[in-house]
Amino acid sequence: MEDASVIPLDAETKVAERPHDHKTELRLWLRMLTCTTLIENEVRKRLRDSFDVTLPRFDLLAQLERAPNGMTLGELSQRMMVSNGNITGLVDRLREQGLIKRKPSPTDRRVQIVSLSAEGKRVFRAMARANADWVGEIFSDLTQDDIETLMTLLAKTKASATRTSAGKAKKTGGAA
Amino acid sequence: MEDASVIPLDAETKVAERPHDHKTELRLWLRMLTCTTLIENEVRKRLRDSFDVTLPRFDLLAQLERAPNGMTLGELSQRMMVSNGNITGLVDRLREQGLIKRKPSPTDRRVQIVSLSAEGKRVFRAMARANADWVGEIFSDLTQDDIETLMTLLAKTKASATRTSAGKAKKTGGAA
DNA sequence: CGGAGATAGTTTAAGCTTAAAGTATTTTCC
DNA sequence: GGAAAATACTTTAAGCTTAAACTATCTCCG
Repeated sequence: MEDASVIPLDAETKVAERPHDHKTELRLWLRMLTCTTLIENEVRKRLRDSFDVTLPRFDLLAQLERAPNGMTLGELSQRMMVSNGNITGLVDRLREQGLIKRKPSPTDRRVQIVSLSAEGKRVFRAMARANADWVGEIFSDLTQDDIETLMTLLAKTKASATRTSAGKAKKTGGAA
Repeated sequence: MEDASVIPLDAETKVAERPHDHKTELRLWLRMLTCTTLIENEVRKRLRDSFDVTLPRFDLLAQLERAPNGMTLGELSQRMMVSNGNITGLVDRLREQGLIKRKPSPTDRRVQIVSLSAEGKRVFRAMARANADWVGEIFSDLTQDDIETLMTLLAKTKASATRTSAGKAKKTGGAA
């Protein structure tokens, strides 16, 4: 059994100053992470086995599919929540693979606009269908009520987390 | 609304065979992923800023902290749900850093047992405390009821996902 | 005993990811 | 107009991650 008394902390550290050890929050966080990793690994494996594609590439294609007019690299970076250097490499590889195309913006020479190629659309459609089936299977023990409750509580979690990290976010507001 | 009719599928693919498009499950999965990524990025950033340590290293230390007698690389790989090659590299770097130590098993010469060094214990204690505070802050908008409900539903999700992927698990799956 | 197969860990090649520094372009504002 | 700041993207170095092939050791069982 742990007992805080064995640990020689700063003299200032009083028990009274640590009324919560956030134990339930920590357990929740670990469980969320376990769940996500489990599912992610499963989906990754199936994407590889069935389509010989990686999860990041699939994710990028999925973003593009929802943007018929294409997206800039910056938008992709923001939506996928990864660094922009990451997007550069991913776009390079997907372009080599012929699944996406890329053109400079006509109005801003800094900007590159990427979109699905015809081949990319075709291939993605098959992958998206399979993916939906897999996800449906993975969540199949949950009732619609469970799903709705989870959606609500995760939205609340997201809002809480966003508020927490909001301090230094360099959001653009997004006029478009 | 999407219309399946535009897509020239195999003749065999009938609408009747696709009664569900798993839309709510997909949305749930995306929301889970967004939530997790958001929190993970925040924690990663804070670990870096405050302790100059990466998330995978922190996770490995956290596993070891719960195993006073040390763990084998295989156990670490299993608990962290990553490949064993991954663990090899992570252990190498943490050892260079002096945070963990490693010794061969006395009973099985294939096995390596890793555990926290004195320094590792000291450093991890500080990191764990800060991490708990961050996580508490990130989830601070949730009530204890919210947390309990989420725990339950995520446990259900985990069970469902595990059952789904159980088929090809190469673990003790039982005879034959 | 001794071979077949299982298990633990390492190595390798490729790809993913980040933070930080760098380049090119646009915007701001005096 | 033009300097300064902001923006969009690329590059770099380091580290993370995986799948697959490989080495060493152990276990099973004939």
